Amino acid sequence: MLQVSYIRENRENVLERLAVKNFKQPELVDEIITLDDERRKTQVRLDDVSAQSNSIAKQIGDLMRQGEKEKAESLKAESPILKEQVKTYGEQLAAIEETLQSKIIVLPNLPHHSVPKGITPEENEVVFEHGEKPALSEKALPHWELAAKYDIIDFELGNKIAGAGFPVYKGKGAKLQRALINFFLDNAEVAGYREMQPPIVVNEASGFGTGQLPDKEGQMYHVGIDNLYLIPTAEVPVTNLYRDVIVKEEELPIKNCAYTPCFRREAGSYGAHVRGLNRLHQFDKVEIVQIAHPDKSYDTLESMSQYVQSLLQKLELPYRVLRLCGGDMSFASALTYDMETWCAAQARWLEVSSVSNFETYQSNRLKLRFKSKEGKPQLAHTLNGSALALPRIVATLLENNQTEKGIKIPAALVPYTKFEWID
RNA sequence: GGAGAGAUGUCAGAGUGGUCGAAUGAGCCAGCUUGGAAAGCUGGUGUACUGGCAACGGUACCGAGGGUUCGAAUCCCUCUUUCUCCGCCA
Repeated sequence: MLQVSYIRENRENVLERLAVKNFKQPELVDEIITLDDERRKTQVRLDDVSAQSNSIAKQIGDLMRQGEKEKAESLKAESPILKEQVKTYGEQLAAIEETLQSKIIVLPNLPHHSVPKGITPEENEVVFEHGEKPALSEKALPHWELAAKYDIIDFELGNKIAGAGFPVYKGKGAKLQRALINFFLDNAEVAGYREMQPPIVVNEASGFGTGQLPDKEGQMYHVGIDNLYLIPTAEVPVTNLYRDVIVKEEELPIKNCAYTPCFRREAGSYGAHVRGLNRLHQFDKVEIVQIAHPDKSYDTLESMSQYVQSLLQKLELPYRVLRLCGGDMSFASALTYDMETWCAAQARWLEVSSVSNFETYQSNRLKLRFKSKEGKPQLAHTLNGSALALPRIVATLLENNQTEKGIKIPAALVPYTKFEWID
């Protein structure tokens, strides 16, 4: 959520940057400024009549103590009018604030100046590419066929007990999952992240805090009876740990990580491009989350990007890094890098990580601030990234490392799997 | 799930209708003191909105939301949550 004060003071700039993000309702900006003017005026009126009302109440108190009952009674007569005004202005203010809020949450975050203009994923900018695309034999299989061939992932079985998009990992397939989770968590720890185990359901306030609610409601599984949402990513609970918190400036940056399953309804995504592990309703992911000082958050973003790349390098996967264009970026992000691995049998890039700086967009919703010894509380910057999401890593590993002998496990992972081959 | 007791500032904890944004203590910060420190002393120490160039004001907030009253931390209602006991249970 953008800050109204920022919008007021930087109207032109806000409009320009919203255009980079391909935002379709620029008129909202002026509507917000107008509403904010009204809000202030109403606030002043309300404060004024409240002050009068308080003053009378105090006088009555004093008179009563001095035993001047008659004067007190006559003062009481003035009260109903003020009371009525307090109520009226209070209601007006609440209504204005509600309207203002409903408009301001429609505004996406402003993109960083390095974000390229563009609408479609094709306009994303490739900023780095690493590793050789493997040359596979003609008989190379896509991962869903490899999964069946070695009996390590069973989509049919998952379909039977839950539905499409909920695979069952079997034997070495299950062990590979566990190995990857531990591999990612151990690396995150070395990189200075504190491991957390948050709930995998969240309440409405948390969904709002990180920006999933109200707009992306349909993408989350909702447990109606208890009004809880299954988390789409650990970003939601881990970032919300700091909702309504004022941290000390010297505590920054705060670095947390968490492994959780993630649940996404993915309503509307069907077809061949979402086969196998490419898109699931439930998947595993290790997420890294940082709370950073505004002056340092872009350095932090770079370091998070480097960290994610180091994982891909250890796993010997060919990858590229994209700087997302305005139109392809998420609603709340100011700058996003996507990491994609080359999935050789499908001959396509698969997004395995997305690392973003949200600047104050989330922290403004969360009321997440930091405070120096002398200064006023100030909104912190939040960042997060996948490090990493499992299914597409598994898909790439299976496809790229397939040989006649079986599937070769990368050396860095063998201490975790305790086997070198899936065969 | 049933019964009872709670929820106050960074923390502990007082406050049962006006003098309460809130005692007291601890913590923290600054100063004094000291060779330096401890102790001691003095002062300061919440958040948000808002008026003002500023100095300095106003308003709101005692778990959340409603209500009673001229006036609510204090009384009433609803909800959330914590603790204790009972039940169930990994």
